[in-house]
Amino acid sequence: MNLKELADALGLSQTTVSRALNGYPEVSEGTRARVLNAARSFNYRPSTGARNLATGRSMAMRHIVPLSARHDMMNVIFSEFMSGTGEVYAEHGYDMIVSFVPKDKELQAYRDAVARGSVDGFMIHGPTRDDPRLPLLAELGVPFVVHGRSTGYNVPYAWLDVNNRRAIERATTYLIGLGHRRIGLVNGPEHMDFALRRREGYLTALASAGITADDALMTAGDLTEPQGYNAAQRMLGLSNPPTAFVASAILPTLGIRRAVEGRKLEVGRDISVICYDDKVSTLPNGDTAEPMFTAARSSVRDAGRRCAEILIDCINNPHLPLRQELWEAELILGGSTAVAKKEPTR
Amino acid sequence: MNLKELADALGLSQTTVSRALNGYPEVSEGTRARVLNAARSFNYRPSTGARNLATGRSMAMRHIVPLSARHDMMNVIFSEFMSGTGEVYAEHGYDMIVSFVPKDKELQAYRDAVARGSVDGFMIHGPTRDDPRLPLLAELGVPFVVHGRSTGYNVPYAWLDVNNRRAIERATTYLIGLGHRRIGLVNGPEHMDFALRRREGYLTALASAGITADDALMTAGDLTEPQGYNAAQRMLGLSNPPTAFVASAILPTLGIRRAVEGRKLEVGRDISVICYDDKVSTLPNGDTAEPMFTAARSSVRDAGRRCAEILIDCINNPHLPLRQELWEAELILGGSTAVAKKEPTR
DNA sequence: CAAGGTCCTCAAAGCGCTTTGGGAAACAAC
DNA sequence: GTTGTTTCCCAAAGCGCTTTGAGGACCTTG
Repeated sequence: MNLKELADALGLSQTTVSRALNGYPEVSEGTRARVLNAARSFNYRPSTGARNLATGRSMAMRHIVPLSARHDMMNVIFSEFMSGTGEVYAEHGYDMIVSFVPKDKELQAYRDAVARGSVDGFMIHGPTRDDPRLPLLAELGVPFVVHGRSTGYNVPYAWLDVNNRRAIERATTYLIGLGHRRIGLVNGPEHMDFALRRREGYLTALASAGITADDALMTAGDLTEPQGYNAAQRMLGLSNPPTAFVASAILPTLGIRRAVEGRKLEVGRDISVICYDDKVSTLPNGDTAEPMFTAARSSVRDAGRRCAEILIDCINNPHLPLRQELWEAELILGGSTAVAKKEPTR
Repeated sequence: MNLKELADALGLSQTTVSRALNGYPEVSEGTRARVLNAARSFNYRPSTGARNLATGRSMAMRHIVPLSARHDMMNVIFSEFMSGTGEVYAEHGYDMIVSFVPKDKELQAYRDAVARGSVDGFMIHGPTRDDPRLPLLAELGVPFVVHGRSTGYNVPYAWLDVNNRRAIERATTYLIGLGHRRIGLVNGPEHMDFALRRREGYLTALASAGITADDALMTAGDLTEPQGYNAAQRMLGLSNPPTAFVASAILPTLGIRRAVEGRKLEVGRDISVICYDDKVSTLPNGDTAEPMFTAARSSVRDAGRRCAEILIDCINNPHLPLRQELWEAELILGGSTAVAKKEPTR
């Protein structure tokens, strides 16, 4: 059933039917109702292809994911974030297109999508320092929103970020307040902007307390459980081991706990741990009354929802100033932190 | 840059340029090369909307996800599976469209997508017993592939499933072989087909060994860490507690371990645990030499890849018989299982 | 040289929608 | 009765591609 057939069945012109369906005022309420009824009973939907062609809009947002990101922390966070964006897209009639492309074809994929006119906007995940996608998108002149920011790219663009620096600074400062002086950092991949900022926050807190940073207590990697385990194993084996850890995600935190318990120590008594928790509901810490881990928390799903709103807003109001939002993470007390038991020997 | 402009720039007709680009044989190799070169240098891409309209194909596969599935085990598994499908789609020039819809609008979403001609095929996730989507899709006459199967729907359809029943039967039988007689089952939501089959496997193994199933040792739920924790807490508190667990995913398994350790017991010594592990790389058990948990394993990403291939095959060869593949899970020995220490008192 | 094949190319007709630029009918005002 | 104003509706022109049906140019062959 296409528009022509529907119009014929109603004894109206295509124009009138189209206008009736799209809410234009030049149609009497009587005929509009008649048209809507008929459309419903025939289960008519306008062809997306034809509509794209006629309007020049695709009603689709594209998320381009380089395949190399598969094994990053991306998996879980991605799906949370994307389901947030997807909900909002759907509410506004947009489709979400997800493209997985080899890393070396990533930039071309943006060009292609624009050239094909198959997209109204892009959502950018996991920006790095000096992210090459941002200048490209600016050049292409297509709406986009970044989840995060890119240090080094200083032209204004729309973004939503969590104050990673402040969150980790507060977390670290809290540990210092509990008497910890040797604090291990288990960070995400430091080409990622969020990880860089977290590291800065960690260093700032140490510096403010007059503690010298120690390279042996800092590590960066993939934010998996084994990463946390391996890092904690190594650090706890030092002659001058840490009494606390700041971890960049819940999975390495579980690994840290495994390493701690493997040494017959206990998290929250012998060793303190704070993690940055992306609030993913299927993981521990989800809904218990007293959280297992003290954590800096923020909701990735909410961030996804808001990013989608911003993107839609960019499209609808292209001339408004670009939105930039910095969210603060909450610092939530849980059972994994305690006053330092003993000063490590100097 | 559109086809007309490209043709004008080359001094050729649109027909010839279109044919050259799409590999038709009626074009001399000389002009084809000329056309391809020009297209590349102008960064020309055919408009997807126009092409859809002209060909009647959308070059897109759609994954419709009901919002209620958000908090199921779906999150992590979904993203693994989808990245598998996405890779293959991309290799074959298909886009992946992901729609999140409220549960009560789910079926209508399939109808809509078909009516709009916005999709060439559907991928069906997480089938339930008597899944209403399958008869609908058959009625709509559009290609689809199911990841899993639906007990109760007996018309042939394309599917790929893991032999969940056999995997859990083998796991349970293995525990029985180690001398365990009281074995707890922490299963997924039992309206889901995969969970039903796993339960059957568990019951079959018990029955074969002449062990009477005990309702107090069976639980079904969301496959989160707290689910495992709560279930294990309850069962370990029974007067006649289990000495082993079979869990349906890695997250509840972590919860079980937490409960076990909370009682000053140890997994792999006092209590044995086998889990069904969907092989998600960011979780524990990912890459260590000796796996932490004994597990039945299969790769969701590979399943995604294969499902996508099957779907594309359905589209390209609509008259071939529908493909149905049953994969066996591997049973991998890890450190979480041991001979039962003592018979529970009868 | 005419007839019959090959190659290569093209004009034009859609695909199903939106949107422009009117225009008929009904009504009100003079 | 004529002239404006509304109100409602329509024919037709695209949007950018693919594909049909033909035809010109160039070889072969007899």
